[in-house]
Amino acid sequence: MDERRKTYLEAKSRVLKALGHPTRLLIAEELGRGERCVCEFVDMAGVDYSTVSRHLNVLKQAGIIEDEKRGKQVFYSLRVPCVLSFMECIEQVIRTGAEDRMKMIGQDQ
Amino acid sequence: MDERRKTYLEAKSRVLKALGHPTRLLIAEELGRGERCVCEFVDMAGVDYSTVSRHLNVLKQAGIIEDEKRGKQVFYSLRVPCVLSFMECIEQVIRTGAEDRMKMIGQDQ
DNA sequence: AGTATATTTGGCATAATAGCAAAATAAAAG
DNA sequence: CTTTTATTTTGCTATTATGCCAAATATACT
Repeated sequence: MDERRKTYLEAKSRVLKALGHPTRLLIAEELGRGERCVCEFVDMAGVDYSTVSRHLNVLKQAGIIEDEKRGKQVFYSLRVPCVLSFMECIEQVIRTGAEDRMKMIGQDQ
Repeated sequence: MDERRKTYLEAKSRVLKALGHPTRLLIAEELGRGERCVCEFVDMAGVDYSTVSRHLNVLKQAGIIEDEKRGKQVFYSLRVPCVLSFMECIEQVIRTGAEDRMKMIGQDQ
């Protein structure tokens, strides 16, 4: 495998990894409905301000969201909304996984 | 946030997390061209057999790939090929991220 | 049965993540 | 200018992830 591909795989997996956490995925989904300030995620996710702030930074570094300071608050928004289109396929992965496990039970392995 | 959504966010983020590693993303991309045995990934990724085996298990547990033993070898294949369609959007994330960083340099921050 | 090949599993060391609490910043309000 | 509010950063701890080596399994070959 050449170096170029390796670097590119790293870049792409970084984006997926950023979305690979329940709180960060929640943030992305909520931003799909419009911009939000940090405090709203603190309430929704039920975790510390400092924790939310870190998650937001992971998503920002990955290039998925952007921030804008207005007064005392910082508003975040989705920079690349197409990431939300992943959900349909992900739901399919989960659904077919569940179906297969059902079949397995029927066959007693 | 209700319990149902929380559980669902965990399930969905598990799928994304599984793809959020360069070696596992390489595996998924390769399987997009057809089934492969473990040894092929060992060569391509340049990591230990045991390491590849573990990555394959992560993808399998996530419901993304499946395995089939034939003779001495185990062949893996993509169970839900739509995951490869994520790439276009991910490339967009990377591209616009790079562009923005360019602009930043022009503005000296 | 005995050996070779392909893959998985267990054990272990190291690195990366996640979360909280407390301290630091920044802007607005009094 | 002091206080309050919103957010980020730092320090720390606990948990999880990664990767190698060696051992275990499974199947084919002789």
